[in-house]
Amino acid sequence: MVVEEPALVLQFVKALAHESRLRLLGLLAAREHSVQQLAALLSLKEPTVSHHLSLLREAGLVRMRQDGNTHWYNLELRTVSRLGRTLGMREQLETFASGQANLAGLDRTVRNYLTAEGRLKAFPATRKKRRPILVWLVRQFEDGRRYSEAEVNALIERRHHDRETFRRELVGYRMLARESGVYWRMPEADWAP
Amino acid sequence: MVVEEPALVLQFVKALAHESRLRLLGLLAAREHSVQQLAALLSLKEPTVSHHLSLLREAGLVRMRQDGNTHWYNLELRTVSRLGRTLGMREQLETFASGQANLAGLDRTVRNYLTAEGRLKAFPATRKKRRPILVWLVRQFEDGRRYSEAEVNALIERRHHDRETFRRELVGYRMLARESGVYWRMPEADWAP
DNA sequence: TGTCTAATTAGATAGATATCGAATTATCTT
DNA sequence: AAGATAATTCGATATCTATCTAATTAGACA
Repeated sequence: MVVEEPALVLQFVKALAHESRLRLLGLLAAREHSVQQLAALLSLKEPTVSHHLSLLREAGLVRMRQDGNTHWYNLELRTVSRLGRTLGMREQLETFASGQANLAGLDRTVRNYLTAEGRLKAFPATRKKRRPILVWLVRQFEDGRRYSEAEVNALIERRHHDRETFRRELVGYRMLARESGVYWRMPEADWAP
Repeated sequence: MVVEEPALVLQFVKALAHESRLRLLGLLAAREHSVQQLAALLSLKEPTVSHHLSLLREAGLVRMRQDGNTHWYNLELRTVSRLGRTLGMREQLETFASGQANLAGLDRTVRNYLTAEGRLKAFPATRKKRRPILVWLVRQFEDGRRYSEAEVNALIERRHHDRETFRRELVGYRMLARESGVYWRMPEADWAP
C-alpha cells in the first residue's frame, strides 16, 4: 500500500468534514444525480450544492459527466476507499507530523523543483531535468484507470497552475495516452527517454 | 464489518479536518507526548493544543493518561483505522444520505426514545423500558476494550447529557464492569434482566 | 440569432472555529 | 499550608467557510 501526500489527505478529510457533503456522497453512493436533484433532496440552493460538489471533485471523490447542460455527478468510491484506508496506517499518520510534503527519497532534481508544500516551482527548461519531473508527475495518476480531461487537469493543478503545458508534455513523453477525450497512464516501458 | 452512526463519522472527519490536528496525530503515531511537548513541536500555545486534543479525544482518536500533573496523550490507532475503513464502504456512505441517525431496525422502545439525531430524549422511568435503552447504549462500547471514566462519560454524553445517571445504571445492570477506575463492557450473558 | 434551461461564478453576509492571553483547576513539592 | 508546575477553561478576536441572491456562462432548440 502506498503512502499518500499529507496535503492530499488533508484535502480529503476537509472535503468530508461537513454534513451536507457527507449527505451528497451518501446520495451519490446510491446512484448518479444532477445538481438540481441534489439541491432538492438536501433543501439547498443550487449554487450551494455546486460549491460543495466542487470541493468533492477537487479532492477526487466525485466525477462529473455532462449531458446537454445537465451535469451528472458520480461517486469515485475507489478514491474514497483508498484515502480512507490509508488513515489507518501508522506509517501514513507519521507523515503528517512535519506539516510538510513528503520529500524524502525523491530524485534530487525533483526535490529541487518542489516547494515545501510539494508543488512545482517552475517548468524545467532542459530535457534532462524535464523528464524526472514528468515521471514524478505521472506517478500521481493511478495505473489502469481512465481519466477525463477535467480530472487530468485537476490532478496537475495540485502541482502547478499551468495544466496545459504539463498535460501536453505528459502526452508528448508518452506517459499519458489519450483517445477521444479519455486519458490513461501508459506502462513505464513506453515512456520516451 | 459494522456500519457506524453517521453522526460519529461526521465527528471523526471533522476531528481530522485541520492541519494542526493531523500533525498531532502524526506526532502521536510515533510515541506518546505531553501537551507541552506537542505545543513546542507545533509552535502553538498550550491552550490551542489542549483545544485540538479535546476534539480528538471526544472523537475517540486519542486517549490520555495522567502522571502527576502531566497528561500523556496516545494515539488510538484502532479507532482511526476502523472509522477510516468504513468510509470506503458503499453501504456506510448510503447511511449519510438522510442526514438522520440510522434508526432502522432498532427496537421500538429505543426508537421512541431517540431524537432524529440519535440522542436520548429522556431517561426512562420504568424498568421495562429502561433495559432496552441501556442495551442499546452499552452497544456503543467496543467489546474487549478498556475505557477510562472520562472515555465512558464522553461516549454517554454523545447520547444524553446526564452521564452520571446512565453510567451508574449501566454498572447497576452489570452491562459495564468497573475496577480501579477502569471500565469495560461485560458479556451479554451477565447483563441483569 | 434569440430564448430557454442548467449550472457555475461572483459578491455579500452570517455562522463556525482557531488562536491567544488571562483566570482557574489539579497535582506535586517543600 | 504555600508555592510551583502542567493543563484546562474562559472570553475575546480574527480567520475561515457555508449559504444565499444576482450575474454570468454554456448548451439546446426553435
